Amino acid sequence: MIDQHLMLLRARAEISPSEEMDIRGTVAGLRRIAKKTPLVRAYVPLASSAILVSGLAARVKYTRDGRRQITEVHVPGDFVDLHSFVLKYLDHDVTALSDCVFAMVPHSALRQLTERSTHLTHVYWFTSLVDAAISREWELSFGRRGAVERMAHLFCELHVRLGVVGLAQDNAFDLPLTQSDLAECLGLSIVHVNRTLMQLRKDGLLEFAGGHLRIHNVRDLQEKAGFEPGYLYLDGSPAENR
Amino acid sequence: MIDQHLMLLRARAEISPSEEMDIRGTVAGLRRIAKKTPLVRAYVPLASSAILVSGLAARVKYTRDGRRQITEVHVPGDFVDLHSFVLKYLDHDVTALSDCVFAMVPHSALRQLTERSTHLTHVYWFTSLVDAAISREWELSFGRRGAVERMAHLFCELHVRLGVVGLAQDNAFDLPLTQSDLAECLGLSIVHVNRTLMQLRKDGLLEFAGGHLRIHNVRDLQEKAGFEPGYLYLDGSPAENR
DNA sequence: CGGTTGTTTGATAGGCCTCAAAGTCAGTGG
DNA sequence: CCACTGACTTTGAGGCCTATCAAACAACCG
Repeated sequence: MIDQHLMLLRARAEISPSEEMDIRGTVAGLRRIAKKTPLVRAYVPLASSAILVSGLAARVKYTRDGRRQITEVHVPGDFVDLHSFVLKYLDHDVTALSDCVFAMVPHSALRQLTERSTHLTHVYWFTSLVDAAISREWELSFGRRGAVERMAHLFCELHVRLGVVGLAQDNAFDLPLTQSDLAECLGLSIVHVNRTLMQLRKDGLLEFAGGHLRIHNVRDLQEKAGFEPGYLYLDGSPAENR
Repeated sequence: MIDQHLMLLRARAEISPSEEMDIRGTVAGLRRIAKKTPLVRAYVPLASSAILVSGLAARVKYTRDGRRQITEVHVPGDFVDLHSFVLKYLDHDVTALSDCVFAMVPHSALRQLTERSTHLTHVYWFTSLVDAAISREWELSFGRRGAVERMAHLFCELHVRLGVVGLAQDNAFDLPLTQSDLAECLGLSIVHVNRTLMQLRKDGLLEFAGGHLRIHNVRDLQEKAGFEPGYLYLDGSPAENR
């Protein structure tokens, strides 16, 4: 059920079998959220956090006058709102982009887990810092990468992150996003997303249709995106990054 | 020396006098960094973290071909690279924007501190999550706010954050940034920063010259920016935000 | 005082937005 | 089985916002 969550943790830290049991023991139940429905609302106090089991979810923020921006996309295995355990409430919504299933973890269980184990505290702290690193990389994309490069970079990131949890073995994988969702991820208009997508197709880099992405040549796409996966902290040693 | 750091922590959590002593005890020395000089380089393993004592610093990322983006600005009191304690190395540089003084805290001292105190662990975890929240708000700015709004928002944020540590009592405060620095913060060109600044001046919202910012009417500027400070997690209760 | 750094201004180009409308496709109901 | 609907994608036209290039100006500093 949360196998992918453990794959994700183990991609970045050692988790012993007994720790695995402890982690699995924190799950109190499942929650199904339909496409386009919020799981968490900003500024509402929370008593549990959620691990994405299946589907695609996102952190969403709004300007005062209602413009909408996706801040991070979550793949299965992600703890989508772990930070609410420490912050008590969030500054953003968490929304299901496709139909989703979440494993719910009460904060009380997390409290017990982290009080008993300094190591697991650091593992989860680490996890929340990787989210922050992803946000920083997105900031770089927004500030300094054009539409084509930015979209290519997003696809590269999702390819790697889905690969970690075994959902992108063959450079072709489900990515149930509409062009409108992409626009909200990339800070572009829908129309321009459409044109950017056409550009990437025309360049022979990928196909994207029906919620399915096929990358023709990963190397070429990464080149186009200027993608360097170091910020995902997947290799133990810094030397292997960059 | 790290008084402002304690003001900052106390704006978000209870810190007892004995905890304060413990925190002060972690500081091993000072480090002076000249303007435009890096304190930390990306992907280099670190053994200590740094609290900004005076000056202005920033997290900086680069695209593969060298375009530069500031990801977050740090004010005195900020733990500029606390996350290196958990991550071991960073995915970005930390650079002094003006001449800076840092208080250096060895990771070994942080380890002792956090192993002894679950509360302080959560306080510092919280701190690093606020950095993440700031990055998310910047993502929203990049994606959905125009140049004027975006710049106004940055100034509002810095006004609040400097106010917390007592460096912006009267809506006029030192902000030793060049227009070029602002361009790197905002994802704009230097020329356009200049024009945007002129716009804000013409609208009578602020003056910015010689590294000094004067906000004529905070309410008006916040209105222009669509600024809502909830994401800074400065009020204990979510109800007071938004 | 010349060199360097930072600010300002002008002209031009282009990336991306908005508005508008048409085309595609899956699902629904008669 | 076909008409209808709603969600999504594609295309076109026009325009604004922001970048780029170039150059003048100002301020500081050794």
